Amino acid sequence: MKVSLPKGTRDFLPAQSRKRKYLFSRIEQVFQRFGYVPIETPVLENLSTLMGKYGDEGDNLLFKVLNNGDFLAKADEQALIERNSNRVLPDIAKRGLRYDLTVPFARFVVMHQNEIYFPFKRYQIQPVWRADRPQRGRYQEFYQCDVDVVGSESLMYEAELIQIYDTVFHDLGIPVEIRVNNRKLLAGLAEAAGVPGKMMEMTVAIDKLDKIGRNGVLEEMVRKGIPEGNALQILNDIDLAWNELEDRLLTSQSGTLGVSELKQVWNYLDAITLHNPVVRDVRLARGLNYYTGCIFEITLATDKVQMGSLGGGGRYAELTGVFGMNDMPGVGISFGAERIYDVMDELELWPKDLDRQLDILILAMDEACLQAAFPLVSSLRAAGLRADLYPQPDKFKKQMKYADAVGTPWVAIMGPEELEDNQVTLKNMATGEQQRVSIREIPDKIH
RNA sequence: GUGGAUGUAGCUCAGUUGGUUAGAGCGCUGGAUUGUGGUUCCAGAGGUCGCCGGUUCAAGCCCGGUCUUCCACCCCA
Repeated sequence: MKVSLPKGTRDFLPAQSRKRKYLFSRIEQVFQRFGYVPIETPVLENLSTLMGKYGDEGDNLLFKVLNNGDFLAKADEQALIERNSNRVLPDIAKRGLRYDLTVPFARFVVMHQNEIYFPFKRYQIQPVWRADRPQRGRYQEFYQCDVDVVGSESLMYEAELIQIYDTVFHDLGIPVEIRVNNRKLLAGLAEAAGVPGKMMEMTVAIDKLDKIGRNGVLEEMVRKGIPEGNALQILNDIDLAWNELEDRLLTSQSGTLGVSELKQVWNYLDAITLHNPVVRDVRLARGLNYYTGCIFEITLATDKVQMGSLGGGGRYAELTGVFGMNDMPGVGISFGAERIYDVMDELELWPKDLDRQLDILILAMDEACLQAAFPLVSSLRAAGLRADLYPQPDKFKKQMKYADAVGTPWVAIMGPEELEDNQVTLKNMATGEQQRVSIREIPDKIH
């Protein structure tokens, strides 16, 4: 039987798994230090919760879960005959895998509004699923690490979240640039250029400036229905210096508000020390429709590795509006753990002692020694050591090979001679030196 | 969803214009070394050549389909 894995999913070997746990725990520690509390939500959500929240494309990328039982018997017969998947879907699948952590969180807030306090600061580190075509840094199953605040409009939180980004990436040793923009400012830009209804099209196009260049952006804007003259105006405006842009946006109420919000965020930031550059970037778009205020994105500040954004987020005026709960603003950010992992791998940023899983391994020469070694390994563990015992008196060479393979720095050899003297032969695997020591000396000797 | 590559031993890969029995390195098992790994030497095991079909006297190699993985686009973390 040929075994394989579903597309876009991965196994993690012990070495990888240790690195991932390290990464998650470092991120989590920062979240906790900033006063965020953990929550968890189910892998499965009702499709009614998920559908229509991520655009048409998002609906296609949602994993749907077939109903249990004889699901086809209950499906609309006409739709089945027409082989119309979209019409059959609601009849055969009522659940799906979560696509991100934000929408389930919004549902969570609505459902538990009487059990939590506001502003509610939560973090969540769980896998999400997207039926995307896999490629570099993109998987169908991947972890997101989200921090969000709901129930406050304070721009202090924008500054706080920027500081969280800065702290985490500094902790991990990854040089990044934190890019910040504001949706209101973008709306103002579109207004000032005379195309107030084309904010989305404009934004998506100018986001690609680095990738497809000025002419490419111009072409795309024209193709999306922005007259060439207005498009050229937009291209000029985004090159303006900040104070010039500010003047230009005075004509737009929304634009003025956007500028003012960014200024307030910067007032907070100016008073603290950050390790990574935070830049205002009018070209930053972000795909998600529900952002209404500040938006964030993390890009690598090194050309040693090519990688898409390592995280993103923003403010939504109505986080829970789609679930019928109004006036509940939220702001949050997400860390792309898989991409951060890949970057740390390529930049070799993992701590050296991560791959050590054991402090000492005991090898027994015969059955009697094995019996005597069992309480020994138990006492070493009780003393706080990561200790293990080879499970049978195999050929000694084979046991040593195992010791080498698991990477233990110390081996305690227990043979008939040692057993008689209540000792072990302690071997340093790196240097090859070994000496006879009494059992109670072991913990001191290997530190 | 669109485009381009890819698939041969457990892993990484070679395999000539189609031609007898498909190879290498690493890993694995055993031995040299009956209480010593990481170095060396010897031997051995291990393959439906992704899958289905076609062309041919003959297919790992050519053709069609399909699936996988990778890369890019769209979009995204």
